[in-house]
Parts: sequence; structure tokens; C-alpha cells
Amino acid sequence: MKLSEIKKIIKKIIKEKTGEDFKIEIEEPRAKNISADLSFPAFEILKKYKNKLEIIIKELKGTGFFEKIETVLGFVNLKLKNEILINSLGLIYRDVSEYFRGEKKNKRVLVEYISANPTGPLNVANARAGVIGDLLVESFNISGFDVDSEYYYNDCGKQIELLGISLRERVKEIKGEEFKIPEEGYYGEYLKNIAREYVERRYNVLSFIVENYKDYALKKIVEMQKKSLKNFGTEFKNYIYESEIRKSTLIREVLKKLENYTYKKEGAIYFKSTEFGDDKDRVLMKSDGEYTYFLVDIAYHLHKIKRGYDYLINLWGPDHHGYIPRMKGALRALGFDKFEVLIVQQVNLRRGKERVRMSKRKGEIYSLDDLIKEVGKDAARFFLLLRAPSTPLDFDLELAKKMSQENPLYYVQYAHARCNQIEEFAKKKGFNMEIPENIKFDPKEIEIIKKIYLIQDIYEKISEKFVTHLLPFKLINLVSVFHSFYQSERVVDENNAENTLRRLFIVRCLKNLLKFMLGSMKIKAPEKM
RNA sequence: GCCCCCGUAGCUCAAUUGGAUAGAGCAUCGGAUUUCUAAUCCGGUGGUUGCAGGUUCGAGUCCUGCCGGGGGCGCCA
Repeated sequence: MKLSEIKKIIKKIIKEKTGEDFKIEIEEPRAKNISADLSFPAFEILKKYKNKLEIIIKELKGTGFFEKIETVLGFVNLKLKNEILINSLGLIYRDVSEYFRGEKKNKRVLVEYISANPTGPLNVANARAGVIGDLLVESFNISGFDVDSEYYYNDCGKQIELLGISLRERVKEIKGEEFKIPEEGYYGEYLKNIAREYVERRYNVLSFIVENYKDYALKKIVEMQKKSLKNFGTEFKNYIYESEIRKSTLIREVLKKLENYTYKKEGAIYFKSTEFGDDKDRVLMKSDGEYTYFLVDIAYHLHKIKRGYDYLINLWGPDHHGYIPRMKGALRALGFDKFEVLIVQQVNLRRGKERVRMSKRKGEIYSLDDLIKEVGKDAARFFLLLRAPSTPLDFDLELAKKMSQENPLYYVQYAHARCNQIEEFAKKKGFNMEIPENIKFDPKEIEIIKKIYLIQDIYEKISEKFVTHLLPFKLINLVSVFHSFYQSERVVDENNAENTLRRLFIVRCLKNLLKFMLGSMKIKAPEKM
């Protein structure tokens, strides 16, 4: 019996007996010294239906899932039967992904993230959005949604013009001509490299047209970004270009559909976003007839809607928070309200006490590639997940590099390596892996199995509440129980085959679980450390 | 001026979104290795949750005001 099913049944019983759908979280008890596995507050139920709680508890007892049910200070505390816990192991042994899999939802979800301007290398904030987005996609997938990931390229506009000009000037530089990169242009080293390549390939024949430079730079930078992301373990299902949206009829369609919510003022067309809670109305078409970024963005989202998604999820940087009300408003005006924005806050880089300073003007940024090179892909991904998405994150490069007890990634990976080494050792001693006959587990073993069981609905929780940071935390918590067990108990014991086989079975289940969970973060599970 | 995020142990952060006696890791102090990996384990010290009110059975969490740190305000993208 899966954890999510048990929770569902508890909720169903409460609803049946009270006739009301209480919003109740069934969770591990937060307080210490409580031996229950699951718990829910019953204050509201007691207040409204004082005599019904007894009936609910009686019904819960009837399910046969629980060894003990008691009400303490208004909480209903439930202790699961050991056999419920133990029975779940078989599935982990055979197929971990099945263990975590939620029931099919028949809902399509689109998660759009990173979507950085294709004008330079990706930075650490992009990396953070990347790992969070990846884990969300993974969680939706595991939880039974049909999910796609998407990256949107703003390949039009002023920034891109400046990119083209900057490249043109760099090419001049290489040819020994006089050059000047505009104030707002791009100064990074990467453009010099692109310029060098450009000259070598003799693109310089007719190259007074900015267009050529622009297209070339764009192509190269998109390639560069994709390569960085691939090294980081992030790949997208869809890549959408702003230029495609502009070429389509979507923009005119948006203007038509929003007709009832727009007005003309001083030659510009405004969208009445104030009607949707924004603090002022926003321009869709400028007085010179140009589309605003906002209008094109609405068109892009209409494109998403037309592709048949039920839920749209966007990860944006903190500089876009003011943009949320108008975008939500526009989509509501188009008749779509399953649109969520998760703000991924900034990353502050440090080396010990010292802050890593960056200057965009000089083209000095600490890039995703730098990060991968300095601390490694796995440590980077783990650390970037360790904080709630919408809180600022301090990233200490020294700490992430350090191979010590301070580094929680190694703590988790070490547990996996340990499981593997135990199995290797057992093999040498002639033990074969099998499902044990004797399923009388001792209390210390049950403790591990319980942790394994209670972590089961983690991906569902992440997909519901976007709490990606819970995964590393839960992992650390799970693994600490195992490390403690390892210290006091032996797994492989030549004089006690029964114990050995039973414990080897747990070790294998844990190993499968750790590998799967690390994999869901695209982090390696080493066999040996 | 308006908006967003943050303020919790010496440090970095949790607290299941309003639940039980606010928890971890690091640092620090003490202890564990003839043993499947010590990148580990066991124990101690450490708190007026920035301040002041309010809401209620119950507040770190919600509301109001203030203090401090960071970010954002465009017919830019």
C-alpha cells in the first residue's frame, strides 16, 4: 500500500464522516518524543463536529493499516503497522521508479525556465533556475503528469542589435582597424573568440551588414549555451524563438482577443491590467506602431495555450516579479488561469568570507562553465537545490569544493557508496542477493524502512508546492539513519546468514532508492568513494 | 515614494504553508576505529525567532507600524 493511498483514504474517511472536505495535511509529527508515523491536527473537526472524531478514529482502526491510533492535545497520531512498511520494500527492490510513481493524471504541464538572453554565457542564477526547473519537471513526471520543459530565446530586439554591433567591432579589432564597442554593448571574452572564428571562416567578405554579425553571434551563443547546459545535465524538450512568434499571426490574434480590455491613448494601445490587480495599465503597442515586449510575450503564452497544456509554470528571476500581475491578467483575459510563476531568487557567490564580485561592463561574470569547472556539476546542483527557490541563496565555492564532513553532498553519496561496498563484501563472502524468507525485522531495521517509506510522496509534494529544497533535506535525513545503523550493527555476518540476507535486502533497497533520488537531481551515485 | 525577497543558535539554513517542547549541519568541547569505507558514529554547550502591537483554541508563519540587508520600478527587453 502506497503512502499516498493511505493518506487519501484517511482524507476520504474524514470527508465521509463529517460531510466536509477539511483542508488537512497528514504528515510526520513535527514534535519530538512522539512515536507516531503520521499525524494530523483535528482542532477544526473537534470544534465543528465534536462527536464525529470518535467515529472517524473507529473507522481508521477498521482499515487495518494502523497499529495504534491516539488523540493527543488535539492531534490524531497514527502508528503504521510494520507489515505496511515492509511490504513496500518489494517494489523498491524490483523497480524503484514504480515505487515513486503517482497515478496517471492525464494533464499536460509545461515548465519554462532559464530562458536567458542569447547574448552571452549563462550565469549562476541561470544554473539555479536550471536545477530547480529540472527537478520540477522530474517531479511532475514521476507524479504522473505529462510534462514538457521549454526554453524561450529572445532573439530579437535591441539587445541582439547590440550583440551584432559588438561582434562587428571585435572583427574590426582583429583586422587591426579602429573599433569601438558601444556603451551598452557586450565586452566579454567569448565575443572575441567568436570574432576570431568569424574572420577565419572568411565571413568577412561582405560583412558591413550588421545582420550577418547578428545572426552569426546568435547562432554561436545559442550553441555555446546549449553546450554548457548539457555539461550541467540540463536539456530541454522544446526551444522556442521570439522571432518565430513575431512571424506568426499570434500577435494579431492576441490584440483581437484582448479587444475588450484595451484602449488607445496618445497613439499607443493599452491593456487594462488594472482590472486584474496590476497597479497600472500596460502598453501593448507603442505610438510608433512597434510591439512591446509584453505583447510578444502574451503571444508566446497564447502559443503555449494553443499547444494544449493544462498548466503553465514559469520560473522567473527576481527582477520580473513586477511583471507577474500583468501577465496573469493578460492570460486571464484570454480565458486561461492555470498559470503559475515561481520566482527564483538571486545567488550570492562567496569564497569563504569574501564575495565574488562581477562586472557586467567589463564582461566579467562568473559563468555556469566556471562553476562546473571549479566545484563540479554534482556539488553545484546539490548546493543550488539546498534552499527554498524564492529565497536568496549564499553559495560558498570553497565549501562546495571541500571534500569534508561539511559537505552534505558527500554525506549522501557516501551512503550509496557504502551500500555498494557492503554488497561487494557480501559477494566475496558468498552471499547472494535474494528476497529474504524471514521478514521479522528488528527495531533498528524498521527505523530505516520507515524513513524509506515516508519519503515516498516527496515528488508529489514538490510538484504541488514547488518545494524543491525538501529533496536534499529529506535525503540527508534518511541517510543519517543509515549511517547510524551502520556504525552500531553489522550487515554481513558469516555466522548469521538469516540476519545477513535480511539486512542485505534493506541495503539493496536503500541503494536503489538513493540512486533514483540522486538521479532525479541529475547527480551521480558513486559505487566507491 | 511604491512593490518583491530576507531577518530564527557564533556561521549557513530548516520548520510539511496557522499546529505539539522552534530543529539540522558547520564551528566549539568530550568520546568511539583488531570490524562491511572514520567523507562515519555517540554525547555536551548554544534561542526573548529584528522590535512593538493585533487577529485566535494556537503565531517563526497571517495583519498593521517601525528598524536593518538585498533587489525591482520605463511607450526597455
